[in-house]
Order: sequence, then structure tokens, then C-alpha cells
Amino acid sequence: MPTETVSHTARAAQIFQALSDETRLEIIAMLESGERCVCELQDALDAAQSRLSFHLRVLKDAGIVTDRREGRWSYYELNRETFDDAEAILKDLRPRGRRVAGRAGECCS
Amino acid sequence: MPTETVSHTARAAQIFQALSDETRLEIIAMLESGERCVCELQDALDAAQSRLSFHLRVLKDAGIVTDRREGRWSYYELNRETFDDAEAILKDLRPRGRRVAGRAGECCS
DNA sequence: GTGACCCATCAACTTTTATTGATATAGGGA
DNA sequence: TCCCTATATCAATAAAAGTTGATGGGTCAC
Repeated sequence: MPTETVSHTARAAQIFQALSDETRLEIIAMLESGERCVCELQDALDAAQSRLSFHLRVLKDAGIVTDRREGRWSYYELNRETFDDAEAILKDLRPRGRRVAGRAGECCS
Repeated sequence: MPTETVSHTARAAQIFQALSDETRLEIIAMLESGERCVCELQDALDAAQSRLSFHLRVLKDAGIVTDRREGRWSYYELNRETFDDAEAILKDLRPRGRRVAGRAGECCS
């Protein structure tokens, strides 16, 4: 077993947590069509620089984006793998079969 | 246009936020096979009653579960619709086409 | 070099979430 | 009726996440 540092659930929680903020969802929307540099995001989102930087870090830590430095610019890009993971996790969470409800008296001691 | 009270992003954020906690993910996992009563969850998750109740409410507010009262028991069940929504949202967020990076000088003023 | 710019990080603070223990409500059985 | 059980809710607190403004390190143009 290779480095399974965190549990499956912890990883799922991390991904969803990163997706649970409107600013970050807007960032993701802007990155949908490809790589962008931080200043473009800043202009478009009208967010304070440190705030944006904070959210980008959350996204990066969750593996949702990757970054690349070029000269004095930083470019961020969506990471397809993590989106695959997210989809898989979601499919896993989905309701499956049916189970007849434990009727009164069956469920509690 | 009917009651579009909250933005698309806000709704997305709410769903992901509800999914961003390990306890809640465990609850969902327990509900995958069907409806359960609160006390079953309580036993299985070994969570304080009020804590569990809190998390169930978060899930309910986000539309991830529905509840049903029967006598003195409450039964919770996963809500397929919301899982469909979540999947659709995720698909929407996915990286699409490519875009050539704005090279140095192109992105900032 | 010097200075302007892009960006990350930090510290202080505010806001939001989560936990805990207590109380309240409602149903069922004696 | 009285009590016990199941569950929600509330108030107080703790912990986590987000915001803001300041600082500092790299990189480029001069």
C-alpha cells in the first residue's frame, strides 16, 4: 500500500471543502477554458490580492488547481485528475439500492 | 423564471459545504442503502445526539436528505435529486477546452 | 544598482461552523 | 395520569475559515 496518508473520507471532505466557497467556484469557472495568470483573475473577480492568493492556495492544497511560475507571473490551471476523483467520490456517495425501513421497534433498543 | 432565490454558485457552494465534513460523509455512507432512523445512526457513529442532529439538519437544509417522522422516530433518507444536481454542477465545473496561456505581457496591464 | 510590479505569506481580526450540555416537545406505554 | 424514550433546539463555547492590510522576496526595465 503506497502512501495512503489520509482516509478516503478525509480526502473527500477536503475536495468538497475547497469547492464550498463562492469565490473559489468563480475562480474555477474562470479557469474552465484554460490557464490564467493571477492578475487576470484579480481584475475579473475584483478581489483583494491577498484574498485571491488565499483562495488559490486552498484550491491548490486540495489539488484542484496546479500552478506554474513564469517570470513574475503565476499561472493557475484546473487539474483534471481531481475532477475525476470528485466525480468518482460523488458516484460512490449516491443512494444505491433500497432498504425497507426498520419499522418501529426494530431500530432502537 | 420561477423562484430563483439564490444564484447557481450559491447553491453549488451550499451543496459542497454540506458534503465537506467527515461526519456528514459518514452519515451519507450509512444512508446509501436506504432509510435509517436517527438512533441507528447514533449507535453506529457513536456521536452525541445533539451533534448528530446538527449535522442532519445541515444535510437536510442542503437538500441532501429528507426526513420523515413515524411515531417517535425520525427516519432520514438520501435525496437522489440533489445528487443529480451535484453531479451536474461538477460536470459544469470541469475543465473544458484548452486556451493558450497569455504569455508574459499579455495578461497584466 | 534602483524602482516598479507580481505575488505569497503573515498577523490581527471577523465571521462562520462545530461541539457540548441543558432544556423542550411529543409520542407511547404503564 | 406519569414517566420514559426519541429527537430537536438553544445557549455557551471552541475551533476553523475568511478578510484585511502590511511586509518581503523574486523578476524585469531602466
